[in-house]
Amino acid sequence: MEGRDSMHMYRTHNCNELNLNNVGASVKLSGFIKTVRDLGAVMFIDLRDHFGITQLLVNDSKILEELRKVPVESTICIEGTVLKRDLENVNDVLETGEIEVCVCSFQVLGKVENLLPFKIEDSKSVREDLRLEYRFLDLRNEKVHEKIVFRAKMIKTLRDKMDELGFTEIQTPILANSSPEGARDFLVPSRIHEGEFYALPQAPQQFKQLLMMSGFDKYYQIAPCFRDEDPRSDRLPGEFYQLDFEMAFVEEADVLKVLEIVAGDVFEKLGNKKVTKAPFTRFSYKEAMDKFGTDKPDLRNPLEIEDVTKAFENTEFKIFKGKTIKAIKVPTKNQTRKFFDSMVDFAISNVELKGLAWIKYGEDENVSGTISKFITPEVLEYFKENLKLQKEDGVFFIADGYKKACEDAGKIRIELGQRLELLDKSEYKLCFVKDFPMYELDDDGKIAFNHNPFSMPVGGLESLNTKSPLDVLAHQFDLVCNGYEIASGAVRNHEVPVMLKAFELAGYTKKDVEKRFGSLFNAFQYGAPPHAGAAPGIDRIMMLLTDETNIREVVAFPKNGKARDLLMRAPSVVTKQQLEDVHVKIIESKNQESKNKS
RNA sequence: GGCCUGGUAGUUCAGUUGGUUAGAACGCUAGCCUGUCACGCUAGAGGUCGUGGGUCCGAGUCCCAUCCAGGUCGCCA
Repeated sequence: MEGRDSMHMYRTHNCNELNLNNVGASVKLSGFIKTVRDLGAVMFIDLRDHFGITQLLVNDSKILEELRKVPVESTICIEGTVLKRDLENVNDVLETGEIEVCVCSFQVLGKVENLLPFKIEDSKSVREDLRLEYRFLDLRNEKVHEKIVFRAKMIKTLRDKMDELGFTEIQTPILANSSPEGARDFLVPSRIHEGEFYALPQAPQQFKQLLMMSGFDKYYQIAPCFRDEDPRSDRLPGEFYQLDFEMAFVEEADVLKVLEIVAGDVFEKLGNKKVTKAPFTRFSYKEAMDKFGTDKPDLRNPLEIEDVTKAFENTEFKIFKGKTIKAIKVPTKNQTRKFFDSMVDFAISNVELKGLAWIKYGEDENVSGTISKFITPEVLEYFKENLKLQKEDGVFFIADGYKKACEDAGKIRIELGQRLELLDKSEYKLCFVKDFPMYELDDDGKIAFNHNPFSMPVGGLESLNTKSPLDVLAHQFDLVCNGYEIASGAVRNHEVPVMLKAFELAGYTKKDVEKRFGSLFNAFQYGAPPHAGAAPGIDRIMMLLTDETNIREVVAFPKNGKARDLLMRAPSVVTKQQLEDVHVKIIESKNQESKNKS
């Protein structure tokens, strides 16, 4: 530095480090004026910086007069003496609560010139678009600030663990190519190549597989991913981060193990809840759908769905005839008729079921409820044996086609868990869901890939040749925590003949594959190692660790629900020249025309 | 793109069946106050009730359209 005592230009200490050991010392502090308590001949100021808060004491009449002109949230630099506070004046809430700094001089570094749009300490309860417009102020709020610092800590924890496990961090391009499958791409027009576009990667999927061809063995990256889809409260608009990783010469079990180690580690170290111990339960997709009615089950909910189709094989009840019948048994000791009725209301208005059948097996061993007269002694016997039905239990029934019955029962299960308060909120319950179907029927009834077309089918080429496509499973898996999908991964298909067959079943010719996935397909023909990988979502895990239900809270500068950056005002109109440079012409839609007229 | 909910002071909200000059708290401005820590007390300023149209003697309130926001479904290999 340039001769000047730059170490002490703005401060000798931060706002969180002075204590009784510093009493009597002359110090210099800089920070934001958080609050002012003006008692007339004496004034207290809470000075805040990144590290904490220190109380300033002002009793010099000239300084008092000057400081009164400085608005709250301005930045100031003060010099003063550290004083011990009297015992009755100690503030237990502050790290620095045993001392205060008596100000002998100050200077304003940055003055607040405008009315603040909101009070910093209340910012979390202000409407979101205003917070986002003034995100730089919102981030001064200690609680909001803390989350971003926590995020850095979390990412470091992940990096440390990946390094420890022998992974190599490698950056892949942001200006990449449009991929024909999946979500909509964000496109970037090329200046040099007229009429051509880059796309921002939806995930580094193809690059990481190419890295395996290059022999990097274990790759990872804290990777930005871009998808042009509408957001949700648990899905960020536009861009989000994944811990993307891939491993060579491994099988599915190896990847699951890494996920267990990494996820277990981050939840153990940074969460304050009980964490599932490895090995996490592995459910097949089918099992998950049968038991929980969803592919991302919240295992904190102890309820399980049972199939009771068999019990009603010979039933008189018309609505149950020929249907798959799912049952959920719940403890209902202190529940009245009203509880059952309100569940029926929920099923009709929120799940759009036509009705919800239920029974209650009373203390007197009588069966009451909407379908009690169809509960024959044989059916009751079946329930006692298979559902372990006991006195004071209630059972809800969902009857429909197999798939719909599963899904609807899943929604009822979640609601029952919440209403009966069966979830233990002090736990992170982790599990895997694997063996997803390779294919599904699309809207036109044609066979289409269910997930990643590059996943290895379970059973390889033989499965593809012998099974009906809809029965083929993929080495594709999700890691689930408390009802959130927090990672998904797969064993990749690295064998050219298997790949061609897999695409053929979905209606693609060899030429299609070459055209659409040319570089990857080509690379596979030069000695590809078997490989597999996964990608945990950083933002989702942050949500769980911080107990947030809004994913935008865990990002420094999030976009709003319409994918707009209210602070930087992106996206925005660009100049004609800029458009010409990249050979882009704007075609106004009707919507836009009327907007411009008004 | 569909559906649900909302938009009233700088902020968070209340506003009855349509009826006088639209309220509260916090913030802001001015003044008083030597132990506060969400300091306290006194006074004051601050509103095109999202926008446009309609019904009505009269609209923050009812109707229609539209914009914005949040949630949700579609979508998210």
